[in-house]
Amino acid sequence: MAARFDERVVAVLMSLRPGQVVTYGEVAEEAGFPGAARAVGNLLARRDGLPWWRVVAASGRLVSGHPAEQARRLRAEGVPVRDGRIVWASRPPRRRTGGSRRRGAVP
DNA sequence: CCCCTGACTGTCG
DNA sequence: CCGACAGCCAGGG
Repeated sequence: MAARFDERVVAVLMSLRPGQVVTYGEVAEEAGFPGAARAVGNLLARRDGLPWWRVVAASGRLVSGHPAEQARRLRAEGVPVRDGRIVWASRPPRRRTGGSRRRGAVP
């Protein structure tokens, strides 16, 4: 599924339009690999020629690589950015992923 | 098959 | 808000 994964992810990224921002988890889920947000980030880091600036963290935080560059590009596309965070035009940051950690219980 | 890494995510303190 | 812990996933050695 090696090629499958990156192919799917690339397809999802290509389907994005200017000004559209998604999270790693969304891309992974859309690609058919829920929970693979990490792998998505890794792919974006290794592959180039992809709209990496349209992908942000679930918390709205920009990438750790070049936040200034990403913010600049997003602003150029009409996406408001506030202090290193993206202002969701209309998107509930409600995503369930990763956080499968059990709460205050202890065995 | 085992172990480690990473542009992730959510909860607890 | 921030740091530590804990899961999950794909890839590479």
